Amino acid sequence: MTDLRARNRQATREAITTAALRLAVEQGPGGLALVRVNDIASAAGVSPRTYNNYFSSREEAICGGQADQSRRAGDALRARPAGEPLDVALTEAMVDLFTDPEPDRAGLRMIMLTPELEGEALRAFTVGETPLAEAIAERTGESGLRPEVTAAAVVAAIRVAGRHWLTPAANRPFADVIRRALECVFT
Amino acid sequence: MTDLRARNRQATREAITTAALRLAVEQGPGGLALVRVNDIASAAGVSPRTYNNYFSSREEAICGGQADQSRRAGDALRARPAGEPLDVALTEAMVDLFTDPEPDRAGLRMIMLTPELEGEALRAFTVGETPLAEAIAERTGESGLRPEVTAAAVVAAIRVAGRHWLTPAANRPFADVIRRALECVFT
DNA sequence: CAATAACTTGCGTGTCACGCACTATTTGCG
DNA sequence: CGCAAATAGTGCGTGACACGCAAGTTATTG
Repeated sequence: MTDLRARNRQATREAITTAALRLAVEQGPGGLALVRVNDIASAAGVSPRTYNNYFSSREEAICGGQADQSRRAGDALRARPAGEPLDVALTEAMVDLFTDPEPDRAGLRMIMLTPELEGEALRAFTVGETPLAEAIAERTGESGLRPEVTAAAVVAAIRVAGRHWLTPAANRPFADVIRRALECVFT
Repeated sequence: MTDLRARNRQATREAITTAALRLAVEQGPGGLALVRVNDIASAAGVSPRTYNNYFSSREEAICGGQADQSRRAGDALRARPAGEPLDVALTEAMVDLFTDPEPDRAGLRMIMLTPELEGEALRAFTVGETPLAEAIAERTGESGLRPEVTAAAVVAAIRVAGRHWLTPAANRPFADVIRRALECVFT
């Protein structure tokens, strides 16, 4: 196992993000301004100053969990068998990453559908592009534009899939929506 | 022409964004904190309070011009001849939109490569997705996931193209980079 | 030429991000 | 095993900021 320090750090980080997201969900998309830094910090059991050592805005704290998940995109692809063609490897890797477990609807709604969170939400998804592009480059041996464009397109498709999964209309399992969205990318 | 009011409004909006971006470029990516609201407002010839009626953060003001450009993505596609296949229509529309004129390197560098601006920069590009998706849906007659995924993938590719165009290494014209990036999307 | 709507501006306020200095805990080395 | 160095948590103080409110100014409409 790693450092005690590293584990504690990760633990407080998670405590802050989950507290922030929970409080935000409680207030609903309209009352984001009511989620004060003090509330987040005390709900997470740290001082406001410490909260600020981890995140430099409420938005970042709220979306931090999503960002952590996205960052694992590269490893998710590497976990797929080497023989698999790229498109199915990517698809199944994303399904594995984003449906284990099935995401919390309320949390994702808050993150994706609150206007003031839009910038940070995009950032949270986009941070996955670089590690994913690296993993793609490793797998295909290519370099330059293509791996990056592919990664960016995949992440963008996931984002659209999330939006669709949140619409009350078609409540298919998230995995299905992801697969259908990625089919569109792989023409 | 439209309202005097509407034109004035647009003029002050542009005055603020150009002033904000210019000041930010002057300070360089490191000194974003030194670009004060007062400076932006007075450089744009408005009161700080008025600046705040148009934008609710410095980041938004700095990236406002990029956002305005992205918003025209739908119209850019509609301006392409109806007979054109979708992929070339999209490609040429994006080339038309983003290389008329050739963008300012320093400004784009600032927007795309400054960490504190990342969220707003993503937002600035992403606002083009919805109008572009609508234009795609009109052109293809399809609805649902596909137009949205296509639009999101195209915008993502443009973003990657911009990043590559900014690297000192390959200084090809931006139009070339866009075309090569979109080729990757249309597998 | 009123009556109304839209825009600008100054002021006041509550919140926030962060630098700095200090303490406590963990780590790694002699 | 203890001791120095690195690392994390915290309180305080400060400068900046976003925004509500209300008053003044300019455009629009009939």
